[in-house]
Formats: sequence, structure tokens, C-alpha cells
Amino acid sequence: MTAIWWIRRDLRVDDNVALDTATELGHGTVIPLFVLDPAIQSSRYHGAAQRRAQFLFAGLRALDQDLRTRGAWLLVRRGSPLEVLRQLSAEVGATAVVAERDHSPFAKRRDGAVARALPLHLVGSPAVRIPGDVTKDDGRPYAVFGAFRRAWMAQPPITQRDILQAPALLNAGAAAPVSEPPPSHPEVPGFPAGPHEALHRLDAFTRGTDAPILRYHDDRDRMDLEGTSTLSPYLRFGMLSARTAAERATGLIANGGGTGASRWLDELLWRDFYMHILDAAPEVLRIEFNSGLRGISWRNDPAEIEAWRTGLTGYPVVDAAMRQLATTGWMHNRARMIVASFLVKHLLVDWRIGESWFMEQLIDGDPASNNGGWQWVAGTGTDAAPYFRVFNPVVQGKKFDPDGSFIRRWVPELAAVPSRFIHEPWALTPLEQASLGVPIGEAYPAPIVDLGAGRDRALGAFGAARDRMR
DNA sequence: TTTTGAGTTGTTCGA
DNA sequence: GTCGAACAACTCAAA
Repeated sequence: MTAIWWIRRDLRVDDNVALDTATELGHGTVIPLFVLDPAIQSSRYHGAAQRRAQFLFAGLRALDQDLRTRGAWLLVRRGSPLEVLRQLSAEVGATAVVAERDHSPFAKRRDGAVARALPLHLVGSPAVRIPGDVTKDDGRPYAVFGAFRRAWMAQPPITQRDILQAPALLNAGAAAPVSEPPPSHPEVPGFPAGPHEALHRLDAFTRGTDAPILRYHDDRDRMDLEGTSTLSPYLRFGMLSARTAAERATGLIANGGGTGASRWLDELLWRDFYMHILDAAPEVLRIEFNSGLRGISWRNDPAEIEAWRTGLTGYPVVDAAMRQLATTGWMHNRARMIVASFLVKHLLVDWRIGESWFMEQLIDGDPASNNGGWQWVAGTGTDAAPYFRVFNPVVQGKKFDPDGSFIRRWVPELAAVPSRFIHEPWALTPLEQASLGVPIGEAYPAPIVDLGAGRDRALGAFGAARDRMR
């Protein structure tokens, strides 16, 4: 008996339901397979920037190393998943193909086609609780986070007993089927891939008397501090099991870990929430979740969109965050809300344009969370996030980057500006600008939109769309 | 069955 | 400086 473990976004051996099931169904003989699918590589989510693929490939190499210490190795093949799986199944006489569920519409179509041709077993989920397992009485998903959270928390907590052990030894079969080597791109700077780094980060974030998670309630919104876990890319590719992360947070809460661990667990629940929404309502990738806001007249000014993408809007906190994204492939969550609100509200640009730029740039880019976040900020999504809730980038900057060190790091041309003016350098007199060497409009752009006028324009456009649908 | 209260992340205005 | 109200309106769940 032989089973194929078809790896997609579960690049780990610890707490892996698919690997566990494959081991059982294969009576110990498991072929770990990753398919390089040209359809994914050319999709809208893999445009110019290849950083997420780079992170994935480095993760495949790390997984291969883990497998080799267990007597197996990673098989990598290129082609359409159905054809690759059909071919490999014939070669090794596989009686089962086992994979973790993937809730994106693209993945569900792909997996449906495979399931019609081969004995495909879909198990587990990248979410902590499987979409469909947390629903209202009528079986439909919650559309309000608070209610979702209540129902999620009412189910038995994730404990250490729920976490699966990695198999000590794997039998990959007698004959070694032909494999490509995992693609050899360099590591993404700042984010070494693989489950060991993921566990190291989880420990650094949650262990010890001065663990950042204990201050998470207070620090998580501060863009100038390193108060977040930076685990999102690892969760994205399953280099860390979300259940392992949830178990860690739950354990801290049970031991009086305070509000920090609760808030962090909430972030994992948002991730679950948006996966459950996408699973039940895949159309959110195309249209507004809130049907009353589907007729907004976007401006979509190309020059302004380009200024936003490149970090040249004249609003320091927006520009710092957009440059951080372009340089590193990651952005602080608070900064994501600020730049998204600025694009959608102040510039009145279709949220789908921002969403797809994020998908292209982010190494943690996940369709469910990314779409959920953009629709939330736009006010078109789940929950009572009213569309007139507009983030003011100056106010947000002063609150969450008080002395401007986040800005100085990513917008070096403003380094000499005193903290009092760093969030609004145009308020310096021309003389002061000259003496600091930052003439606004030359060394650094003048604001591309007036905040008050932009806000009013957005409220008008959203209000008009709502009135038309009424 | 109907009613009612509450709801991640904000801003502005006026008292 | 601080505080509450207004900005609208819908989902959910408890009463």
C-alpha cells in the first residue's frame, strides 16, 4: 500500500493531519509530493514580484531536509496537478492521495477535478477550525466576527492532546521516483523559511517572562516597535500549524497569560473567520460582501495609484508602509489598515486594485485574509465597519508611531524632520523646510490629496452608492 | 415571534 | 484637553 501526501500549504511534518492520514492509508508508505503548477505561477496573484514563490521554494527545501532526517524526501514535479498525480499514482501504485483542504475557489475547482479522477482524501484545514464547523443554527456562516468568536470559543479548546506528533520515520517506498530539485531561489531577507524558524519565532514571541505576547495588548498597534509575532508568512504556507499557534495562546490564557494572549488568539480567529467566509461565499473575491455597496463610482486615477504603490503620496506614514512592503514583502497590520483606508477612501480607488497589489507583494498573501481585510477597511465587507470610518493618516501616525522612528526608517529623506512635524512635514515653514534640507515638493512630495476634501469625497461616493441600491 | 441590545481596529465637532 | 454625540444601518443572539 502506498499513499501520496500532496503538499500545498502545509509545509511541515509536525501536527499535519494530511501526513498523518497518508501514513495510515499507505500503511506506512508515503510519497511526499509538491506540484509546481504553471496555472498558479501565472495567476494574477503572482505578477511581477516573485517573493512569495521564493519564500515557498525555500520552505520546500527546508521541508525536504526534515523529510530526509526521517528516511524520506520531497518529490517535486512540474505540471497540472491532475496529470502529475495520475502519472505518479500509476508509477508507484498509489491507493490514496491525501491533502489538506484549501478553501480558495481556485483550489476547490482544482481539487474537485482531481477527486473525480483519483481517490483523493481532503482532510484538516489551514484554519484552526474547519470551515463548516462553526456556523449559525441554519448552517450558514457567521457574518459578524463577535458572534463567530463566541461560537468558536464555545467549542472545546485546542489542547496539547489535539496536536499531532510528527512521524519518527517515513517509508518512501523502495524505488525512488524521479523528482526535480526544489527550485533554488535565495531566501527572502528577514524571513528564513521553514518549520524550525517558525517554531523559533513562536517560542520567541510566547515564551519567557518578558515574552512580547504579554505586551501584545498594548504594543500590537505600534508600528515603531517589534510587538507582533511576524508569523503570518509561516502560517500562510503551513510551516507553522495554526492549531499549534492556537494551542500556545490557549495555554497562556489558561495560565493567566492575560489580555495579550487573548488578543493574539483573536487574530488567529480573524484568520479563521475570513477563511470560513471565503469558503461559503467565494464571490467576495469579485464583488462586495455588502450588496448595498456594489455601485461605487471609483476614481482609479493611474498617477495616484502609482504614487501609492511606490510610497510617494506625501503622507509619511503611508509612504513608509508602502516602501516597507515593496522592500520586504511584509507590512505591519496597523499600517495595512492605514494605507488601505487611504487608497480606498481618500483616493477613492477600487479596493480590488489595492487587494491585488497586496497579493502581488506580500509574502504572507492569502486570498481569504487579504480580501477580508480590504473589504473590512472599505466598509463593504463583513461586520459593522461603517463606510464613514475613515483613517486619518496623520492622526494614526501620531498615535501609533509617536516619535516617527518607523517613518525615519523607511522614508530617510525625512530623517532630519523633528518628531513634532514628522507626520505633517508640509506644516513646516518654507524656511524651516529649506534649513532641514527637505523642501516639500522637491525632496519629498507634497500631499497628493487634501485629507478633508478626500474624506468628504469618499463619504459622498459611498453614500450615493448606498442610496442608489436602496 | 418580536423586540432589543451590542457590535476589533475612527474622526470630527461642539460643549 | 476631555468627553459624548453623530456619522447609518444590518446581523446576530438573547430576552
